[in-house]
Amino acid sequence: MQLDKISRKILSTLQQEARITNQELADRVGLSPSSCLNRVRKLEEAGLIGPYLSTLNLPKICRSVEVIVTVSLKDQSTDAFRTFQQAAQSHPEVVECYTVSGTFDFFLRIVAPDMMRYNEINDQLLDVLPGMVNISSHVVLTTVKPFRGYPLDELIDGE
Amino acid sequence: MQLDKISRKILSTLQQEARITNQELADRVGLSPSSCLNRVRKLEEAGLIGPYLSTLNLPKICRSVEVIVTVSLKDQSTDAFRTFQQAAQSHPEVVECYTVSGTFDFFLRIVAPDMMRYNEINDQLLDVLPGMVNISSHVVLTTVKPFRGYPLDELIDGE
DNA sequence: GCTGAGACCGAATTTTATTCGGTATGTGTT
DNA sequence: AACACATACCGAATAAAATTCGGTCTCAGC
Repeated sequence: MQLDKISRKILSTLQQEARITNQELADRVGLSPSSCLNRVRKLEEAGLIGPYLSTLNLPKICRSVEVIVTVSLKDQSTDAFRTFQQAAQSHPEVVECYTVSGTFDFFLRIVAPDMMRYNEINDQLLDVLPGMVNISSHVVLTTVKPFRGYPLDELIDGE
Repeated sequence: MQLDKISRKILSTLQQEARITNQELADRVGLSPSSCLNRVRKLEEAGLIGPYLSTLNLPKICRSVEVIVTVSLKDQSTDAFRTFQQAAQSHPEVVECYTVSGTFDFFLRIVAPDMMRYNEINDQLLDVLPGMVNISSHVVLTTVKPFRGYPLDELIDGE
């Protein structure tokens, strides 16, 4: 699928204003509402647009602690990777997880109600591969820039 | 503002299905559409619900590289922190940025069209506080778990 | 020049959002 | 206990939006 200027504008608009009405979106990209809706449907079906999320202001909702975690495996076998990934997946408190190249193997972001609960999760992750995993915890002090979408203008040439 | 069971359910539902219709939402939480809309409005006005985002499947849209970056400042003065924060803020490619406690001062997530461009950004971040900042880059190999909202059930007691 | 596919538009219809008046509930006051 | 106020709810009426569908235009391939 090749993306023309209009579809790119749909993507970048929806990315940041997911609840915009189809009519307003159609206006902005210069299409009739029916054509615009058609495009959005196709982008969804093609899997370019995924789920729609609301940003929550967590501090206003409840107390919580947020921790960024670096992980190194001593045994870098495929099995060890898979085992650790599954452990990360299974914890709802692990809200993000990446495998990376470089001095670490994983980065996680963990959100827990308090430090005690965070510590339990930390222990459980250590227990998955006893003695074979190295974890460093970094408590988030401030969110300088929360994720609000990708910089499509910079990623796609000739916008 | 104290959140009752219904408002919590509204939050957790909207968080993951931001484009749900108000009628469907009202059904699920057991309110009439008008009352439900009222609640949502109040949650928005109170700032508990922020912007609505669409997740994009970036690999299907364009080529890109994603890098997680750890940063340590040699000079940990308030000014140095502020300077580096502003630099991070000003780059659209820096899609996330946190200050943390522990062995690092910042974590960043950077998305660029290619390595060459990433390298430029990296250099620019280094130049902000010459010789005073230590940056390590970790190219993302796989996204094990993308962010899809907070685990409200685990964060709020008595759900 | 003909044909089929794809994309667009606009009008008609269905669904949803939004507004508004009226009612119940609960609190604090007299 | 009776009152007055605030709050939250519901349902009906209205306004707006989404969705469907038939018809037109354009373009590539034949």
